[in-house]
Amino acid sequence: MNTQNSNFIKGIIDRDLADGTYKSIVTRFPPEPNGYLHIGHAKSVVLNFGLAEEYNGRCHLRFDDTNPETENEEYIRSIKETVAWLGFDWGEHLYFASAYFEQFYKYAQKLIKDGKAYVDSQNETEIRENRGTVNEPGKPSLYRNRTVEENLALFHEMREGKYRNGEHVLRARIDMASPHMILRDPLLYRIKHAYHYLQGDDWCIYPMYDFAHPLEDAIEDVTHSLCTLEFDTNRVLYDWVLENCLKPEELPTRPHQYEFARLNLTYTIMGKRKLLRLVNENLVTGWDDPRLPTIAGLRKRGVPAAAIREFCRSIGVTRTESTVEMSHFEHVLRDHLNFIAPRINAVTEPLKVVITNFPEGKTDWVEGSYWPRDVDKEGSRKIPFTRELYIERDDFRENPPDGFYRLAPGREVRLRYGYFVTCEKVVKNDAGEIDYLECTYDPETRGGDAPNGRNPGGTLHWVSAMHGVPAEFREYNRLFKSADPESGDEDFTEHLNPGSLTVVRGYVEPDVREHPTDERFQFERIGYFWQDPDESTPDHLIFNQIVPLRDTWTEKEGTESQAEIEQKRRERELEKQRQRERSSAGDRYPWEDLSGSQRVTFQRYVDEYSLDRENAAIIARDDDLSGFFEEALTAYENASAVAKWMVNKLLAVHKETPVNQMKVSPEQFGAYVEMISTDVISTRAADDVFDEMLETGDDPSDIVEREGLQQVSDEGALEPVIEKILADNPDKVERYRDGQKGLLGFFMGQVMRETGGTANPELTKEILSQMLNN
RNA sequence: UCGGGGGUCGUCUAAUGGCAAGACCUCGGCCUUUGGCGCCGAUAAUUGGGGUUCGAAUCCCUGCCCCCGAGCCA
Repeated sequence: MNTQNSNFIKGIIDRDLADGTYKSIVTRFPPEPNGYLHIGHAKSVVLNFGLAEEYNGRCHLRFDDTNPETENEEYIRSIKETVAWLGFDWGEHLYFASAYFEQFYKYAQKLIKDGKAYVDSQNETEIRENRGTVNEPGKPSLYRNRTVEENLALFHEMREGKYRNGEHVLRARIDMASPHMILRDPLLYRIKHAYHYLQGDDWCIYPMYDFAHPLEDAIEDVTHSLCTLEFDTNRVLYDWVLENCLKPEELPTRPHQYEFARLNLTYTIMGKRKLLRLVNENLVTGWDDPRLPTIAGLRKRGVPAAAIREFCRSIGVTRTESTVEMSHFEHVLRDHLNFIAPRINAVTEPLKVVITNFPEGKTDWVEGSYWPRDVDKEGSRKIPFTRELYIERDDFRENPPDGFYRLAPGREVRLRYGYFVTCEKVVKNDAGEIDYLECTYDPETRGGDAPNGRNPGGTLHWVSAMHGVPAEFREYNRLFKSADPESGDEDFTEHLNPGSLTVVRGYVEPDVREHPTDERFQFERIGYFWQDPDESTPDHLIFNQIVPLRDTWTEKEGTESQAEIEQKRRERELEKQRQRERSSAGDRYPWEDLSGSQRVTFQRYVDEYSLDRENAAIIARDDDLSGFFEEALTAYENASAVAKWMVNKLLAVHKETPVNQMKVSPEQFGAYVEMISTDVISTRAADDVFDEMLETGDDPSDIVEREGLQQVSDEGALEPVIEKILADNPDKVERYRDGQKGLLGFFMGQVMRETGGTANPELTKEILSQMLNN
C-alpha cells in the first residue's frame, strides 16, 4: 500500500511551485469547534498536514470560531488532542479566526468605503424572500443605496451594540440577479449578542464564513486552501472577497481554494447531526463508542493512528463523490496490525476439555512464538499446558459438516504449540448440552509436531483452565445493517444493526499480564484486540475487538449465487438499453437554438462555404468565433478545413481563453490549417505547433522551420527508424503477432516520439503493419 | 428549471492523444502449527449517441444520470 500516491492537488502544487507563484506552500486544517472529529475529518487532516510535510511547507491548525452560539472550548480541547493523536504537529501555528476580528472589521470598512458593502435593515424573512430563487432573480433591498457615510456610521453602531440581533446586517453589494445565488449580495456580518469563549463580550457582530474564511487564509499566508466539494459554489465569493479586500500587490500570492470529495464509508454515517442523535438518544454509549467512525471511537476501539493515516492515504483525493467500502478500511487495519500485534491465545466462548491421560496438577510450559513466519520479528512466550483446557465452542462439532476440519468425536487435532489431542468422549449435562470433552493427548507431539510426520487437518487455539485469565471480550460489528443507512425514506436509525456489539466472557493465556496494557494483540484465529483504555482493570480485563481476522470459512451472508450474478448482468444490459432510449429521445443539434442573426450567419456558412451543419452552427453561435473564422479565411480559403480545425482544436482553448485574447491571430490560424491540409506537417506535429503558437504567438511557418517539424513522407527515411523500434521491442513484436493488435498504437507512439512527430502517420502505419505481419 | 460540479471493473483509484493498470471485495487454486499472512489465477469498467484523428477514457458536439446551491450555519 506504499504506492507513490499522487493526486490533482499535488499536480496543482507542483505547477504553482514550478512557475514560481509560491516559494513554499502553506495549508491549514480549519475545523469549527462545534463537534468531535471523525474519520472524514482525518482525511482532511492527513491531506493538509501530509502535503505540508511532503513539500516542506507548513500546516496551520486554525479554529474557525465565528459563531459563538454553537461553539465551545471543550471542542477546541478535544480537536487539538485528536489532531495531535493522529500524529501531526502544528508547532507554533495554532490560530483562531476570532483573533482576526479587528482585521475583518477593517476589511469590511474598506468594502463599505469602496461602495462594495452596505448595511441592510430588512428583516430575515424579507432578505430571504428578496433573494429570489434559482429561477428568478432577487430584488434589491431598499437600503442598498445608502451612502458610504451612512453605512459606515450604521456599521459602527452595530459594533457598538446599539442594535438588537437581526436589526441590521452588513452585505456585499454584488449582484441580486446573479445566477450564482451566493453572489446575490451575500451577508458579511450579523449581529449576535453572544458571549464568545475567547473574545468574551468584545464583539456583538460576527463575520460570516464566506467573508472570514478567505481573509483568514490570506492573513496567514495560506497558499492552498483545501475544502470539501460542497464549497465549490462558494469559491466565486472566496475569490471576490480577496480580490476586493486585498491590495493589488498582495493578489499574486493570495490563497486559492480547491475542493475535494469528502469521505463516505459504507455501513456508517458521518453527518454531525446524525452522529449527535445516536449519542443523545443513547443508541450508542457516547462520542467515543467504538462502533462510531469518530476518532475518539476508533481510538477507544484500538485502531492505531498510523492505520488511520495509512487508510486516508490509500483512498486517494479526487473530485468525484465516492463511498469507500468498510472492507477496505478493515483491510488496511489488518495489514497494519499484522506487523505490530504479537500473537497470543484467548478463548472467547469456552468449551472445557479434559485430557484424560495428562497428569492432574502438572503444568507443561510449552513455547509459542509471538510472530508467524511472515512477520520478521523475534520473541516468544511460555504457554502452560494442563490437564484441563478451554477451546473455542465453535471449534467442536458433534456432527461435523463437510469441510469442517476442527475437532469432532474420534478426531485428532493440533493444539497450537501444544500437543495433538483426540476427542474420545462428549460429556453432556441433564439438558443434553455439551458440558465438556474428554480427550487424550499424544506425548510424542509436544510443540505441535509428530515425529512420524502425521499432520492433522486442524490447529486450534486453547487456554489452560488452571492458568487462564478470565476476561470480557467486546466484539464489534458494523453499526448499520445497510451499506447506505442514509438512503431510503425511513429514519436511518431503523438500519441500526442490533448485533453491532456482542459481549462474551472467556480466558486469555497468562502471558497477557507481561505486556503493557495498551498492547494490541492478535488473538490467534479470532482477531485483533486491545484492552479498553477506560474500563479494563487488572481484576477485570476487558478487551475490545479492533477488527476480526478475515474469515474464509464461515458462510457469508452477502455472497451471491451464479444465478443472481447472471440476473444482475441482464439488468445492467436492460438499464443500458433504457439509457440509450432516454438519451436519444432528448437529442438536440447545435443549430436548433440559434438566435435570429446567428441563424443568418449559420445559413450563410452552409450555403456559401458548404460547411458541415454542425461546425457551421458551433461557429455561428459565438460572435467571437465567427469573427475569427471569417478573418482566418483571408489567410486560407478552405473554409471547411478552417472550420473543422477551429471546432476541434481551438474550441477547447477558447473555453478558457477567448479567441480574441489568444496570442494566435486568425491569419496565423488560417496559415496553420493550410499547413495541415497541404501535408506540410503531420496531424501529430500539428499539436505541438499549435501549443507553441499559443504560447509564443509566432507564425506557424517560423515554428515549423525552427523546430524542423516538416512532415516526413519518405519511406527510405522512415523504414530504418521503424526497424530500430521493432528491434528494440522484440517482446512487444511477438505479442503483436500473437494477436495483441492494440500494440500498434504503442509502436506508432514510439515512431512519433523518435521522429518528433514528423513521421507521416498513414505511411508509418502502412510500413509498420507490413513489417509486423511478416 | 437556472448556476456550479461530477460520471473508468461491485467499490476506491491510475492511465495528461499511443498496451484501459493497481488495490479492496468475490470466486478458484497453492502454501500453512492461525480456515490469518503470502503467492498464483479468474470474474469485472471507460454514461448513451455522433464527430475530429493514423490512433480517443482523454479533444469537439449533443443527450442521459448523480451531487451541490435560494441559513443572519460552516
